[in-house]
Amino acid sequence: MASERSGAGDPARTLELLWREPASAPHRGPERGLDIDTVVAAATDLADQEGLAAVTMRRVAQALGVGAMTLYTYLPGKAELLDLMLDSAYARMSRTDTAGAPWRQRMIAIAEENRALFDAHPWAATVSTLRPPLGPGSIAKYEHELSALDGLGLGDVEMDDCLTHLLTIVASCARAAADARATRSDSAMDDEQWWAVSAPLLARVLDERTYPLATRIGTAAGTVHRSAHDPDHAYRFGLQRVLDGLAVLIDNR
Amino acid sequence: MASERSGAGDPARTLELLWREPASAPHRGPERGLDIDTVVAAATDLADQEGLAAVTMRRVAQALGVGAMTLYTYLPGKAELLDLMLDSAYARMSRTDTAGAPWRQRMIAIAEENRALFDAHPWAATVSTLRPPLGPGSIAKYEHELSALDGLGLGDVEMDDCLTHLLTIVASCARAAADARATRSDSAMDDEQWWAVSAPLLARVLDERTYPLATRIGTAAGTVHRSAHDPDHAYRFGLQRVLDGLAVLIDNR
DNA sequence: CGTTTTCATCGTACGCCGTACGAAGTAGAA
DNA sequence: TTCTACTTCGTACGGCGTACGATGAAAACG
Repeated sequence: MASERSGAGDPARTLELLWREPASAPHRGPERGLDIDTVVAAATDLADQEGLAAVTMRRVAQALGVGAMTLYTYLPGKAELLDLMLDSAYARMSRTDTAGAPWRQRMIAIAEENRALFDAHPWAATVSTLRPPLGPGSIAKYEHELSALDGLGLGDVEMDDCLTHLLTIVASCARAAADARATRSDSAMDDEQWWAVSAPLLARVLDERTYPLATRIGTAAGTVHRSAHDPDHAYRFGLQRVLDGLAVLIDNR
Repeated sequence: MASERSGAGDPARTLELLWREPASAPHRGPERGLDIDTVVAAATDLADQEGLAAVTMRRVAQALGVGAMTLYTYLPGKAELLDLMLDSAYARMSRTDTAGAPWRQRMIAIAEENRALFDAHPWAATVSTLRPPLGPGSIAKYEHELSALDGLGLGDVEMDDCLTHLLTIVASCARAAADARATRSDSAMDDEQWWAVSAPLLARVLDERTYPLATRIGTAAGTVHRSAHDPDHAYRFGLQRVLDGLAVLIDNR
């Protein structure tokens, strides 16, 4: 799979699961040994500790001490499991009340809350949320984040635009950070080792006169961050730029 | 796999391939039936037409009329194939000379060139480039893009920061657009159908009084874009905000 | 011209994946 | 007690990346 995506399952069934719609009448057969929240929690633990790639139906089932196919009595499939994991992570986010604070501070709080989410659950940054799971967690998050943009004189669509823009930057940096961690862990080679192997080879093929800027700036950036890229730095820089960009929209009104 | 990543193969071998280092001496056995560029081109075609998920060693080999294992005489593995695909896509990008133009125009040109890349090769947006393939295409791209930021009074590291920031936005929107296409094609349900199924269910569980902003803004944004999200709109909005944000850094100097 | 050596090709197989199917067993309803 | 709905889960299928080794072609060597 190129990439994980949310909202890939049957929408109706997914929504019922997200909102924990009771599955009707008294049941006939044996008592169920688990419940959805337990399954979602086990999958989340696995993802937190070993990455989203480790979340396979077999591994989740193993963690719960049941057979793989047992999971399918709780969920239609893996796509829905992902939606549930995301929505429950959203639901557990802390939501600071910044009412009355200057708007920049409110935006920074939103950014930091999302950063904390991705810090606790790096896999969340790697999931595309084009069609977000419209569960209780996701809606509560959206409501909370919009409230930070309320009363600034922005139009309805503009509020959504600004929020999306802010979250895009946070998510991008988090994805980069998650990649950095994953790369480190499963290549058994840190950035410095990687560079040590690459540098001499690159020096042989790369002509500094043909690419003066690339070599100079690449070296400068690499030296400062001690790596090809520093997601933390990109976040701080990006956040300031985003705030400055939004200021033109918000303060000039 | 959670997500594809560039630079996942052996760095030394990857660099040799990227720069097409000749594989030494005259060979002994039978003539080779293919060459690396042909393999990369076939894989790229496949990715363009059916998405990165369709790029499997078996499918690429099939497209070339050879057995799957034959590919391994040209490449160490799939990770290197991805790097080669990316670098060759970078190499084929058009690079407009905007020397002398106002900086905003130059930045817009860079953004548009990357947008065109992702338009031609949507899969490129889904690959993490934390450790970019340092091949001729990638270096030429970097050099060209840095030249658009040269002479603005920015420091070396700042130039890299600004470029990264700009490209982050373009890549994020492209990823969203690629997801949108992929979702449409493999769910056989467009955004409107999806919404038609979801809306009544959501109406039953979602209390408008608990989530006044979420419902109002969500509806407004959804109505304007006729979808949960419009990547094109997000791009135009994001680009303006990025330019405004960079202006604070560039013009106040 | 054999013979040897090197190399390209690729069939088979292994251990993963998501999940369809159906057998086995349990417990409330009739 | 029998029926029936329901949970559990072993097995299997078609996919994946790729390790291994057999096969055969062609250059190098005697």
